[in-house]
Amino acid sequence: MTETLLPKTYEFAATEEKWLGRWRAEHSFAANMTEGRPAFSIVIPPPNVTGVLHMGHALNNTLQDILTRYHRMKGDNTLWLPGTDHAGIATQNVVERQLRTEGKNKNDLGRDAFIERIWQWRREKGGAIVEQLKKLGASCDWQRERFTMDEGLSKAVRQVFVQLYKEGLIYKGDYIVNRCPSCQTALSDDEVEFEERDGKLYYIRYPLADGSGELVVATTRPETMLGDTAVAVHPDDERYRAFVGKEVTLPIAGRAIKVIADTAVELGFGTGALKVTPSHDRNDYEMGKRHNLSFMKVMDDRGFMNENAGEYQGLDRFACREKIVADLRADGFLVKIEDYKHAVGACYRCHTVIEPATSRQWFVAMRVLADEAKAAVEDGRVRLHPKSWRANFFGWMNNIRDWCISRQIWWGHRIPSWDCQDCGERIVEMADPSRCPHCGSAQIVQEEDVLDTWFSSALWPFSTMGWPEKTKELTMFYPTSVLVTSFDILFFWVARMMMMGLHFMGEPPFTDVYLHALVRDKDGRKMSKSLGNGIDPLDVMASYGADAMRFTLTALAAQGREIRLDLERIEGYKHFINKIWNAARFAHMHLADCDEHIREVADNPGQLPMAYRWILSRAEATAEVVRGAYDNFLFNEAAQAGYQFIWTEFCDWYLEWIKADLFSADDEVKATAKGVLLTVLETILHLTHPIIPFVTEEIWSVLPGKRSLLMTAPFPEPRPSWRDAQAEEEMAVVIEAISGLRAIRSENDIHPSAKLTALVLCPGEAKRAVLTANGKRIADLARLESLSIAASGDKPEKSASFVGLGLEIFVPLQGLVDVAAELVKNEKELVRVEEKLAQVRKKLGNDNFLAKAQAEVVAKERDKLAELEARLALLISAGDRLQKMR
RNA sequence: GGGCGAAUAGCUCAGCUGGGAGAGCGUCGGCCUUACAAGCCGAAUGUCACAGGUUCGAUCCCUGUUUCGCCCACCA
Repeated sequence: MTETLLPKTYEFAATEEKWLGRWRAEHSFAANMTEGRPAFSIVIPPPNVTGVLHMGHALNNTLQDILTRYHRMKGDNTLWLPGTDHAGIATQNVVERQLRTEGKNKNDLGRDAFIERIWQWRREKGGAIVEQLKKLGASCDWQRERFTMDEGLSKAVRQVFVQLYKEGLIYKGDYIVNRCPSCQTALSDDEVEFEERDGKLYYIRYPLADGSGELVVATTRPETMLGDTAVAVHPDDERYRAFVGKEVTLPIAGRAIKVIADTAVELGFGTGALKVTPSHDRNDYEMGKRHNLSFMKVMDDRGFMNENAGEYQGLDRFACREKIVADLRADGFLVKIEDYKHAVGACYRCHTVIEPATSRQWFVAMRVLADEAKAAVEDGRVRLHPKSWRANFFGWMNNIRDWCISRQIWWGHRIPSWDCQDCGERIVEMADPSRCPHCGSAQIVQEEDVLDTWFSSALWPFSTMGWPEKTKELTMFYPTSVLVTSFDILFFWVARMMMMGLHFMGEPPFTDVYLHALVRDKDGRKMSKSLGNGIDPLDVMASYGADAMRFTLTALAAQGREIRLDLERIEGYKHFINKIWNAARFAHMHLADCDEHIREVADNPGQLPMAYRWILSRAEATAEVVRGAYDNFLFNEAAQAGYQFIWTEFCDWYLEWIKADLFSADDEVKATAKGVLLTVLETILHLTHPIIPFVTEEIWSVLPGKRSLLMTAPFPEPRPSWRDAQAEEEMAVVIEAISGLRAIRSENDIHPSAKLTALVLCPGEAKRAVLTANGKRIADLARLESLSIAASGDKPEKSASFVGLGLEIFVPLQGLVDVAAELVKNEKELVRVEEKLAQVRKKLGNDNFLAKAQAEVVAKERDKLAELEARLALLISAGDRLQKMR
């Protein structure tokens, strides 16, 4: 044994910094492209360039890193391709805010200067999230970092747009979008927040044009009635069946509009009759399309009534509502007004009530693309994990609507379409046109809108690898192996990647999709700024270390379950990291001056003493579990198996067991102990490195021998020769004896340092042989002065006892035995055994069970019966003995 | 309203194709035993939400109920 220079407590901060530096210096994350090796590739879900690392990123990237490191160690050609997303609206907002503090807005700069300003921001501040990912230990090939607005990726975007346009899958059409009248911009659905607000429900009379009756409609927005072009009722509504196809006269406006039947009308709600305003309501818009209604806008983009509103023109929408209601009342059209609380869409920035409005937008036709994506999941070319998402996925694909890809902002891929001002020709080509190919006019104007950010993200798996060029990266790494992402962007992103990949590459972009949960706080709430319940991964890494955080997230990442993160849990795993550290520190004391070849003793495990065979067997069993877990995305299982093996089996039992051997005078004994110690410790490092890269790399580096990096060392192949069922059985017997002795000690308040004498009675020959063979070590670990083992014999009076499976332990204690307490314990145990016995007897007494259950199950029950009966007999005799001692 | 998921120890959660209920944290008792007090040893703790069904046998499969969570659609 030598002194160790390793600190007593694991110093994560310095260690992490050290290895981040080394890994970078040695380009250890760079993808290999060796011929003849299997390929493993992941493209990162590109975080917004404006983003800061949150727990969701930490989880997402920890899981990707585990897979990447595992496959790299397995020797695969491994690529984890990183990058960021230009995040149109978010990024533009950041820079606009910056301008505002300078008293300017984007129009003061103009489009080109504003975009240059965003690039400038990106160069200065856009790398933050990437640096944070690096701190986590993410082993991306950082030299291949991509950005969705890169030249290459922009070229791919252009190519895809042009091709889809030429195939007729991109078109320009009318659509109803959310507009904020105050911000003067269209908003995506995600940017609309629904707020419960107090409103009113107005009941308005619409007389039939032929004077034969009337319909009463209910609305929260009477001002839009000026744009009504129909009234709808449910086709099954008996009350109105006769009205369908007739016309009603729109009050105030005096126009005649049709009564239509549509299932979108809710039977039980309001009056069952619904006014239809296709230009100012999303549902009405759909209905207008279905029934070929006319579209009439009565409001402008700022929320004021327009020329179609007649005498109301120029009024603000809310002022108009009041005036209309007053006029309806005066003319006798108003039936009643009810208070009504309902959800109103509001702008996430200024909280102005959203105004749905029709406008010209660009679309991708989705039907064909969606069918291809659906088929890929149906036939198993793409597997979703957990499988439960399949149903959701199909539902979405079946009900898909065309994708509105135009955005009225400046930051993004500007739509490559030019309109000729003279002849109206639309020009969509790879090269920017200078004049109209149809009429030759130079008066051509490019589309102002840019593409939805998700458009470029949808191309990510192949655009990042150089498409449309035929690169060797595409050949080697496309399709990628697995996509790891949060379920909330399954449709926004994953499905669209599948569509684009299938359409342009002919293959889906990945074979497996692992969908993980959202990270929530310990009460199950989403982490959010407004709740203030967020846990900042950077803070966590600073106080607990990256490995502790990674291990925690991994241990909590059970499939199909939400993740509730509690700092206490992270603290617990920090202790675990320290535990590994100290086990290694102990090993280091004994191994520092060794030759690494000592590990060769493990090549022939059959020759080794029982405990050595046992730990190798357990190590191999653990390796099997861990390997299977990594292969099947069962991350929490890998973490749990590692934890259990390292702490309980390796530290608590094995290290304690070999201490005596390590201090032995016999050099051969010593060498064996050291060799197996090194072997098992190395196995532990290999198995857990993907989850906790820093501490394992550090330990690896101080073990004997010249070492290259752990992160590129080979992951253990299966070693079936290590499995040893007999050693596991034998060790179980020894563990039971030692635990029994310790329990006697603890329950009788015997000081741990007091040396005891013990007797073990064990009638079973095999078991007794095991105990005898390991008697010395049992005495050591249970701190005995002497231990006698016999098949049977006199049971010492005045002794504490323990009844185990097939063995009985006695520790004579002159008058110190707490007889009353022992009796209580004995009685309790007796009851438990009797209950179990009753269960087993009932089972074995059941003919059906004997006839129908598997033979092994029946045999197992029989063994159990024998065991329990023996135990019961021992307990009864122990009870009798205790009675005599009173 | 539609869909999905969850309900297991005080708390946070495992328990993967039905066959003796587990971990971490916390609690209680005892220990500075020369890797680790961020540790060691020992102990206590569960009608596996409820009610039925299938089965020789159900925490596990099926049905229903209750509670909770999420997603989608939002009702004029």
